[in-house]
Amino acid sequence: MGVVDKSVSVLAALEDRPMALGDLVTATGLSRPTAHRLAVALEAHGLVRRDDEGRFALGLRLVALGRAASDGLSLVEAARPALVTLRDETGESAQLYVREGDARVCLASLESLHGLRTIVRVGATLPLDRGSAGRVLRGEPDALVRGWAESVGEREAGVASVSAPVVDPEGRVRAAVSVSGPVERTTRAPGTRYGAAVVRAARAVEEAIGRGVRVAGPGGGGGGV
Amino acid sequence: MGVVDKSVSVLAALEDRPMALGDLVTATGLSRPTAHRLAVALEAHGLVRRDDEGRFALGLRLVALGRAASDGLSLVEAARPALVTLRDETGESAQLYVREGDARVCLASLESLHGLRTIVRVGATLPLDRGSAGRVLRGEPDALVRGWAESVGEREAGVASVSAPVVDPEGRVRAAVSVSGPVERTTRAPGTRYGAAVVRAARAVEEAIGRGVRVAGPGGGGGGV
DNA sequence: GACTACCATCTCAGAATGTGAGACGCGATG
DNA sequence: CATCGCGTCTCACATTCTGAGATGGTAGTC
Repeated sequence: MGVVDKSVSVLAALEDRPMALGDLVTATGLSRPTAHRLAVALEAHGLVRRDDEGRFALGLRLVALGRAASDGLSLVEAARPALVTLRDETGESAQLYVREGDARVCLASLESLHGLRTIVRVGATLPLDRGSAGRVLRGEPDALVRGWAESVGEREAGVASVSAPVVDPEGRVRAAVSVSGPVERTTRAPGTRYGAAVVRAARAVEEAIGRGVRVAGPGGGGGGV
Repeated sequence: MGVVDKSVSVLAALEDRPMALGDLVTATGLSRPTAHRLAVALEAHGLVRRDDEGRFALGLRLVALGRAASDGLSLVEAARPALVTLRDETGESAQLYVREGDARVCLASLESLHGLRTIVRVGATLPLDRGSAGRVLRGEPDALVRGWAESVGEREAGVASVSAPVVDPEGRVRAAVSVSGPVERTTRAPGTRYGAAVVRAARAVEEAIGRGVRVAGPGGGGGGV
């Protein structure tokens, strides 16, 4: 039986209630030194803690990891209705991007019903230095002040796009909502045409997120005292 | 380096975002087969899952474990009414911290209703050497004698806070009750303004704890593996 | 105060599992 | 069709894990 299996059995045992080492030994079937060693190793990482009476209990890192787990599920789901509305209002393809290092990744993609349309595959990695979503995710001042950024023919000839930032309560850009299509329809001033709609969609995503869904950020901790 | 250490590094890497195996290898420094094997072992227990694109992501068991971890915090339940009162009386954000090693961890966080407010995430780890709560949890004599500590712009510019210790019958500092907000509202002497209210809240928490308030978590969560 | 029982924690020789270089199969790309 | 990069698998060797027994501390009992 692997160490991962045993460690998980320790966490599972503690899920019910905090317990002394002896109870942990009984609950997991592990030997006393093994249960002790694994609990201490998990404690070192915050997955286990000692309560007031010195008993082993689930640690606070699990709260953070649990939130990250549920947040990770929810950004796309939270955003989907707003993307549908954006796609329908504008008639163009709508996407949701997040930044990953020096690139952006498409988390959700709804295609226009037009025969001629832009297609971005969910999971696709795109450059950060081109396209309106790249500007937003890089935090370009113009994009943030105006509330949207536009691009024409940057990533691909004949394609224009508009993006707006999704910001978290701390004001950090967490994602970008985008709409994109051929220049023939979007015109060379797509921001004028779609900016307001994209911003509304981004606000709707923020509201959906703020209703109990939180975007997991690096480090987990927030601003404050 | 132990298997528990490596497993936790996998979970920590996935906390930020779902990632393909190659990214996991990069983020954790593990070899490809090792990262794969550990991720699959964690997946078998539900601590890791695959998302729509087949990438590794934090699993839903973490949500349950995180909930159990926070449910187990009887201190939080006991403190909550006092924190609500404190937040309402002062109009500022209120928090509860405990000391964990050389840091402090936020167990409860109630936000002010002002548009401009300080936000601390539950589970966030903050430094012990900065902020009024740090002083209280370090057991600074001044803080204990006066009954509260204040700080202005220590951890973050423009933010002030006041904290009071929650002590057990043996006189040990078990937690810190805090209120925090922008200096514009709290003034540069937040202790004068809020000290009495924070101390009252801390006393209320002590009384609630002394009454043996305990809240059992709902059902204890699902079974493991 | 002495004694006993039980706790958490530690040690270390031997056992068991974990490791990772290399291989494999698959799908995408040019 | 060839190449590349992905996830996954194999297995000889290496490293870590294991747990019986020991240790020290604390609480309870007499």
